[in-house]
Amino acid sequence: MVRSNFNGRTPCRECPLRTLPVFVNKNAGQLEFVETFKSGEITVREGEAIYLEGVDSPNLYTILDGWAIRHRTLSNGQRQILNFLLPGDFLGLQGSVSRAMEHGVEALTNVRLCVFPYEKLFSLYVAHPSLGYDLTWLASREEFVVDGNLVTAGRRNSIERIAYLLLHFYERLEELNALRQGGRMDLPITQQHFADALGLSLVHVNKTMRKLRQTGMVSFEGRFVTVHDVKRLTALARADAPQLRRRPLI
Amino acid sequence: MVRSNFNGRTPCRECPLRTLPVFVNKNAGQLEFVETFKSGEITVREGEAIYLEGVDSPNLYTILDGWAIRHRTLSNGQRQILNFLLPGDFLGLQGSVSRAMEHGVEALTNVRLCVFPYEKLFSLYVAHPSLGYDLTWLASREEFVVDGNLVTAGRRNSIERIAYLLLHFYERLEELNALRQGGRMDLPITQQHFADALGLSLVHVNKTMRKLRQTGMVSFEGRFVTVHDVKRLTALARADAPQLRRRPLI
DNA sequence: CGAGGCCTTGACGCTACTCAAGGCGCGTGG
DNA sequence: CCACGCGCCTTGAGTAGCGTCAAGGCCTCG
Repeated sequence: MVRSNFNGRTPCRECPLRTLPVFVNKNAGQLEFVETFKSGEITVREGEAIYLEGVDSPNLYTILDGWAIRHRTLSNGQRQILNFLLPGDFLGLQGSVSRAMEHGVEALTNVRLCVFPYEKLFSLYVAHPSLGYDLTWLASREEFVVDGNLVTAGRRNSIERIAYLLLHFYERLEELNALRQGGRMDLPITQQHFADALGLSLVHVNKTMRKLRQTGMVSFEGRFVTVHDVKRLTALARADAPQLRRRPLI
Repeated sequence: MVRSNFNGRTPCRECPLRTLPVFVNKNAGQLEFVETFKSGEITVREGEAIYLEGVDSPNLYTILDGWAIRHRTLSNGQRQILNFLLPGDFLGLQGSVSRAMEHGVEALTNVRLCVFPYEKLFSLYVAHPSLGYDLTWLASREEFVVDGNLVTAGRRNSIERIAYLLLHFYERLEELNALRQGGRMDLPITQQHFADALGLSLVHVNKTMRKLRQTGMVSFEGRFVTVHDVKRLTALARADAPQLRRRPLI
């Protein structure tokens, strides 16, 4: 299903994720347990599936490096991106709901993953309750993100939606220390991905991005996006849709 | 914050929720623990808040009886309903993400709740790992529902959205054994709630419901909705938006 | 009997979609 | 080395789905 390569194992104590807020405060015993829980590492290549929609999977994953999307596809090929997955995100908990995945996960870049066998999941709760608690926390945090995307799709207009998503990337990259000088971001996504995430058409995303560029808040050069004015972008992203509709930005 | 009444405690072994799939297979030890975990029961009256947006709460809840909505409000009063909460749903896990609730929860009917103090949450993971596992499961299941709502808001047209939500209610009530003869449902919600859940305007919901009624799949009488043709309704709810746009139903 | 909540309908306009065409950059192969 | 295809971005024209505004009806409750 997934063409992938087994690489060398990174010991958890050297894991690049250990600097993230979620993963601090782990003691030696916990790290040791996670070592035994972990069954390996794999790399999934850009464009390939980590989970296929509707297919059962025996593994859970943590993203060590790279970007992915979680999405659902309608029968005509239209799809909705549910959220973007970045290093530190945990994948596969929804497998416990219906066993078969109701969403697909696809790599946007080459993605390096830490693999955990599903069958050992319960032993984690038994051996280290605090890790079980962390998993609940991760599930809630992801739901929190999806909540935000739902508000955006349901109640914001196109320019607000794009501002919202850019701001989301901005905040996440900041958290990962992956934001470059001057608010420059390297986003491995196309305008089609914006459309699929925001419930817009590709054409309308393109036209709206032009408008947004003309406000001076952001600039686009290929896959690089620079946020020049976080404050105004935030105001726009959270703004009340009706007000904006009445007073166009241009 | 919440005007409410403390009632008599139902022992967990007599809890009305015990027949639900989530709550079967609990042994005596687990039930006994949940008894000690539980700090009481409250009833929140129709229209009142169980959680206020942005406000910290020391409690987690399980819904014993009644309907509620989880929602976020924009500063102008526009709101997005994230999902509907019915008996057996668990509330408050997102408190672990930011402590203050990023969403509000409001009672649609009088709601009877089982109360758990937040501070004891971790002890549940320690004492009964399988209950901790269940909480992760409940969080994932709720996310699964929100995922569906996001797909609906992002990629379905108005008639599909309404069909989708009706079908969702149909399935949930079926699961709760609350579906009446002939597919009749008692929905304690207004057309404004449909609008807020689906990202539509009140007026458009009204007009679309008329169209849907005219197909004969469903009928509306006040707060009672009867589903006459589940198959066609399902086909409509899951259908590809573009096709439908091309061939109107009427 | 009046007020307020909810539903209903019509008129009108705008946001966002569809269709269509073309440009640019890049990789590939003749 | 250039032609070609392909992926992605861009722009214009026309349209329709949905939103807004406005007005009115029905029912319940005080």
